[in-house]
Amino acid sequence: MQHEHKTDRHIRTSIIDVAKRAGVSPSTVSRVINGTATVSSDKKRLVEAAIQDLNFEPNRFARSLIINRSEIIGVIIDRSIRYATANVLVQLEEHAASRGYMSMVFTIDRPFHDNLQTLLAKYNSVSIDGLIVIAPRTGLPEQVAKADINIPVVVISSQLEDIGVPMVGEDQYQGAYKMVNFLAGLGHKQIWHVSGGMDWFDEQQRRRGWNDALLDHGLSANRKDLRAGSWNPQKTYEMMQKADLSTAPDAIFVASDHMAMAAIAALKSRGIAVPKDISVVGYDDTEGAEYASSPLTTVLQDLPFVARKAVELLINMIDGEEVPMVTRIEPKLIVRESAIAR
Amino acid sequence: MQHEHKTDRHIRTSIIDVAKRAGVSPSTVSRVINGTATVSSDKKRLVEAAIQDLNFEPNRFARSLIINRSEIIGVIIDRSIRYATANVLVQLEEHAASRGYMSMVFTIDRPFHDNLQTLLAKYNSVSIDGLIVIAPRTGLPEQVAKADINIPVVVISSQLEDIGVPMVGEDQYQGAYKMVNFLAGLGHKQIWHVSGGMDWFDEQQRRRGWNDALLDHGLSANRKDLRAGSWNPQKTYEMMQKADLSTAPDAIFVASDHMAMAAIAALKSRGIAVPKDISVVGYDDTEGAEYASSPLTTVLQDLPFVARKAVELLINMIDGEEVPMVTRIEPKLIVRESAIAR
DNA sequence: GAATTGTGAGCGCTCACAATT
DNA sequence: GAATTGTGAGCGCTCACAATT
Repeated sequence: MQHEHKTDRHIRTSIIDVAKRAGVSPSTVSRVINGTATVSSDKKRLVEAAIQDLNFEPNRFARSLIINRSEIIGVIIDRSIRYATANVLVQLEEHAASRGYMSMVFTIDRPFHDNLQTLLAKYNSVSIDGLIVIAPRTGLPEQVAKADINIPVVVISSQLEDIGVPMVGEDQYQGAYKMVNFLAGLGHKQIWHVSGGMDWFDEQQRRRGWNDALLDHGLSANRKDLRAGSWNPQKTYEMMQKADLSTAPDAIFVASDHMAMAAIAALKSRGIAVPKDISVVGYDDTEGAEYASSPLTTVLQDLPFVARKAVELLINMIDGEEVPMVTRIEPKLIVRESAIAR
Repeated sequence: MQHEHKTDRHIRTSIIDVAKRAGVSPSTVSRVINGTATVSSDKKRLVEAAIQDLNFEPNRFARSLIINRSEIIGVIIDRSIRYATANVLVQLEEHAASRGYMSMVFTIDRPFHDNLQTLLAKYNSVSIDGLIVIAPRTGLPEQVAKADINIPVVVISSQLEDIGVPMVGEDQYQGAYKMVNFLAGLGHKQIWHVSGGMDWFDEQQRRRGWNDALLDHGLSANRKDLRAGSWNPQKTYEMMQKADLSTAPDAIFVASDHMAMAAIAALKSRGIAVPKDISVVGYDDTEGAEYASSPLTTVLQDLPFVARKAVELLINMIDGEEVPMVTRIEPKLIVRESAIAR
């Protein structure tokens, strides 16, 4: 093929190559690709054949320059990630892809304000159509709400308050409430809590649910909140070895399954058997929870559903629809053997 | 601002807006942004001020059209994901970002051949600079090696063979070998294996390591491979409840920690104590492994390092350097209490 | 002559409009 | 007149070259 220009930077096969081969104009090729206008069936066939022959794939970036949409969604994920969050990321991509969107992923860490500004600038340079922010820790949703972002945004977080940006998440408050309600039903009076990372919405909501359920059952006088300070099982183990248990709890609602396993091990080292002496329950239904030294009664989160919902909301927003500010996903109680009737 | 064109689709602030405000030509703005040529310090200051004032961010897509680089790397990840793999994804983004690259993520599932072709077509439409494929299951690396991809590719996989495409991964063979060597050192003669998903390189390499270590210690006559058929702890539990233990193993090397926990629970249900009657060890050093009913002796993988290495290799390739075909990352034996001397 | 700057064309695409059947 | 097609300009950027100091 001869080129007419001195400086030739034409490398990719373009819509022009397809047009030449099919004997039509570039516009006609564009029309066939996008279905934006009726094209006679014979020309259409010629164009499709040429596309096949040249193995042509239209350049999305060039297209985005004109139509002002890129069919790319951005995903920002808090770098302080636990298993659940990593899993959500994969689910998000899957659903976005099934709706024709590509995913551009960034991780973020504290300080959220500054780092969010940097990320938004980066996104700005590639013109994404929408943004999903996975925000398990306090601070990030607020920053997202405050930042002026001129594209649709959905936050995945268990904060689940109307802060002016649509939010989807597992209703951890409800999950904890259900759990404590279940323990009270088993006859437990002294129901304690071991808390995880205090700056996580998961922890804040779970503690609130625990607290409110105790209030509703008239059991709050006996409550005690043992703080592990983080989600770290080792920290939990050390804390539980030293904890003052002189006012003997009947049951302990631990913030996560991994921490519950550590708590059980610590109790065992003090000669306290679970569930015989104390019932211990967790949260997450993590893989292996069933085969802990005492199979864990816990709460299952439907994170794939959270991911699906978030993508659905975002695409609805991109399509100009109104969406609710708060979407709660109901968690499910899983009863095993680590809690028994008193 | 007045526009001279009838049809005005100019929405974003562009390099032309910056040029007008600074009183220079677009080329000069480009030169300041990219540092491609010397610009007088006064003009440079004017341009920088205009960029600040307009909060200007150059459009990467427009840029990529001309320079034939996008500063975006693609990441393809096998959808059949376990914890380890999800974690790697986040690490990858972090390192890519620190080198100035954005990450475009896709998930893939079987059939690998067809789906890989589809993904490559999508990537082709956005001209990425390089590709990282996370390939834990058999079939995917081969397809990647066969596909003609005209950009640098790095595969993350524990296959760790030279198949014509650079590969980085944890040396699971070595990890298993070390573990069995350790068990033999404790005096165990009958060392069995419980295998995980047979179509995972992790499993294949771990079984090979187990097998070779037994050979080297002259213990292979007594080997027995119990197959769970997958990584599923529940399947493991059921299998271990029924398994024929009449030829009494001294130790069992289970393919993963979660499976090891299930195996221990199953043995317990048969009245067999770990480690008193049988030593049981796992692999992964998963969160909670320390607080299993018997704290697990296991193998720790340094996945953040694998991710860093993969990004490093890929960027070296993009920069035109040669890289090794196989990069093995050494795993580390973690000794706890689930295996004791015979 | 060297350093600095602007002009025009072009990357791959889509849109508005005109021209053709 | 309606359906189909082509032409030219432009999205936001960079490059080669010419023009300026």
